[in-house]
Parts: sequence; C-alpha cells; structure tokens
Amino acid sequence: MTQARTGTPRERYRDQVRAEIKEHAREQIATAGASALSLNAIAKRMGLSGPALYRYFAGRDELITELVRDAYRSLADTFRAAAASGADLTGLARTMRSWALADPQRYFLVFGTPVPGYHAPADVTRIASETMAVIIDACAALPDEGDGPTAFDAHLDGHRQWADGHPASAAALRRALSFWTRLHGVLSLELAGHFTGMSFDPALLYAAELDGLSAH
Amino acid sequence: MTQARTGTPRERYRDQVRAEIKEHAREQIATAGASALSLNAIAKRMGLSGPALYRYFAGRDELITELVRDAYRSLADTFRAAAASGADLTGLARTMRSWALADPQRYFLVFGTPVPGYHAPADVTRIASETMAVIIDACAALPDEGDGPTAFDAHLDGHRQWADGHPASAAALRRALSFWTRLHGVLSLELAGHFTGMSFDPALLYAAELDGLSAH
DNA sequence: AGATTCAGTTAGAGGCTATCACCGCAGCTA
DNA sequence: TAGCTGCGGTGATAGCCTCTAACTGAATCT
Repeated sequence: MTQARTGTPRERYRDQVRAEIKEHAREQIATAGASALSLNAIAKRMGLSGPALYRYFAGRDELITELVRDAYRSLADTFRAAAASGADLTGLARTMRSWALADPQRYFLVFGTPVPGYHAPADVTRIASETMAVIIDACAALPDEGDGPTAFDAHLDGHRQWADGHPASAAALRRALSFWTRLHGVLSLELAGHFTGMSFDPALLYAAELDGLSAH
Repeated sequence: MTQARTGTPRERYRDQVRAEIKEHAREQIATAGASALSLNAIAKRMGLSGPALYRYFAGRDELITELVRDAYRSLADTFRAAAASGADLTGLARTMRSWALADPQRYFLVFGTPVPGYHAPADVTRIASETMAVIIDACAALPDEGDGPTAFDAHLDGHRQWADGHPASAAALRRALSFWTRLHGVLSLELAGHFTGMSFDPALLYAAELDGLSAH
C-alpha cells in the first residue's frame, strides 16, 4: 500500500490525488451504490470544485471502470494469496465469502447487474481468468469422483480454451464452473437481501452447497 | 391483457396512459438498463412535457418500483401457469430460463444489484413467496433421495416459517433453496455476460446443474 | 531566467428530477 | 342544460448532475 515512491514529484502528487478520489468513490459506492456515484460530490468533499476531477479521470465512466478493475484485482490477489498459503477448495470458498461480505458493493461491481452497452476492457477479463485458474487448480487437486464423465464433461472437453490451456481434466473444469456458479448463487442472493425474512443462516446454506460440490 | 373496461372514462384514460408510460419505461430499461431510466425522455417520446408524468407517478422511484412489482408478478404468474400445466422441477427450470432470457433486464429488476437504502414493499415479498411455494411443491413431489437428512436439513427444520407453513419435508425445502440458488447462479452469470468468451454452451451448464439437483 | 506544462478556477451548456402556479376542458351535478 | 369542480397538461423555476472551454498562477524543465 505504501510504495509509489517513484517518479517525479508531480507524478507522485497525481497518483496520491487519484488514490484519494478513488477512496472517496469507494466510500460513496459502499453506502449508496454505484449508480449514486457523483464526481461533483467527491470534489466538494475534497475541497475542490467539480471540473478539477477531470484532470484525473476522463469522466464518471472511467472512474467506475477503474474501481471495477481494482475490485477484480483485489479478488484475484485474495484468491492467489489464499492458494499460496495452502487453501483447498473449501478454503477458497471461505475466502470468497469473506471477500464478498467485507464489501458487498465491491462484489456487485464485479458480479452485479451489467449495463447493456458496457464491455469490460480486456485486462479485466484477463484478471478474471487469473482467479479462474486458481479455482481450477484447487479442483484438479481434488480426488476423482467415482462416477464416470458427465455428458457435460464431454462438451467441456471440446470447449476448453477458456481455461487458458490449463491441463486439468474436464471433470475438474466442470467442478470449477459449479464452484463458481453455486457459490455465486448463494452469495449474490444473500447480499441482495433475498434471504432477509427467511430466518435460516445463509452461511449454512453456503456450506451445504459447498459440501454437495465436493461429494457430488 | 384487454380488460380494464371498468370505471369511469377518466379512470380508463388514466390507466391507459399509466400503461403506456410503463411500456416506454420497459423498453428504455431493456435497452439501457434501469439506471438510465428517464422520465423526461419518456415524456418527450409520448409528446408530453416533463412534469405531466408526475400526474401518473409520484416520481422516478415509484415508476421503477411499479416495474419491479410487475416483474415479480410476471415471474410468479409464469411459474404458476407452468405448474398448472403439469411442469415438474425440470419443467420449472426450463420456465425460469426462458423467462430470464426473454428479457434479461426484467430478470435483473428482480435479482439484480440492490440499492443499499431501498427496501421492497411488503406485497413484493408476498409475491416472491408465491413463486417459492410453487418451487417447494415441485420439490416435495420428487422421490426421496436415499441419504438421510443433511446437517443443513436439521437447521432448516428449526427455521422454516419462511416457507409460509408449507408442510414439505426439510429435505424438500433444502432442495427448493438449492434449485433457486444454483439456477440463479448460472443464469445471472450468463445474463451478465461472464460466460462470453468461454465457448461452452451455458444451456448445458444449466442442465448439468439441474441434473445434480435431482440426482444429488 | 524563460518557456512550458499542469492543477485548479469560474462560466456555461445541456440534461435530469421535482415543485409550483396557472389554464382550459371533460365530466358530474343541480 | 348551465354551471361548477377536478383533472390533465403547460411553462417557469430551483437544484442537482456531467462535461467543455477559457483563463490563471505556480511548479517544473531547459
């Protein structure tokens, strides 16, 4: 967090102000959602006048894109760190849930409602595939399940270039996809508040879905 | 669709204009997302001046809430119709997917990123529980799985009032929750475009997840 | 020291939500 | 049928917002 001691004084200043803008933006999004993000409000809170921020970001869209990028980056880094310290699939699931609960709006920045026109820049999808690679690794490390390959496994074997040349078996790829979709299913509904009023513990549902994943 | 032949002429006119406003709003949301909904733009397209719409809706929020309500209503009606014509759990899954693909933004109106402050009105959650009841019915009709009750089943048995007094077994409730979360997991990621670039067929992943649900 | 670059300013165009005061007609009532 | 009332619609206006343009002053580079 405390590097950026490089470059000219001007560059350092610029980076610092950019970071401060993003900090305010994150706070604003966390409390009111991404659609309520206002450059003007950020400027005012920083003691600047509105147009000043356009020296640092081309516009609202670029700022949001930057925050989306950071969110992807944060998720990928968190996953890689967890894997590096020996987390198995269960550990990754726990990591995922902690990361999501720590800042729900950050989660929605990555997995939330898309704006119809918008296409994420290429590096974002590259970061996403880093995350996916960690998941696939963990799935490949799991013991084989008794049953033979599924029908879907066969299909996956023919369409696996999204795995970026990962040598895992089709069954591992399928498990990775299931890991992703099932946990996202629980998490996104929980974070969106669809379980409020139902008194059961979402953490237990999450754990149950994870169990079904390993045991098949 | 062609009822509303009731009430005074004024009421009929009023209902018709309200419907026309909602029609334009739906179209606008479908093409640009809910955050881009503009009362002004709708008014212009209808040949009215901005403030005229405030005779029909208290404001932007009320219009959106109304569309959310309609989306919930549409989902519940679609499910009940499917169940009434004999659809089993697989049929309901197909119904869900068709409904979602027919209008992704309508799906996100129900299951998308929530605005932090917002709380859905009571009738919306009541409509949601109608939908849930249909799913639970279908799950209760399924044959028991061999394995005994899960740990999560025990927890659910103690926290089942959300099922609105439905007499289904805890295992059926668990299956209903899994049905919901798993299919939502695949659908929401697909609709959000997270599978684009991965060449596999989302429909097959959806089917695979559904299989895992019945077979456990 | 002089030229240049860059952060920040004000002014302003154009869009939005929302309120207000006003007008004119449709529809109800005497 | 004549008149009153209420409703749909209007323009004006306030107060947000994003974003551009022209300008200023100071830090940096040569």
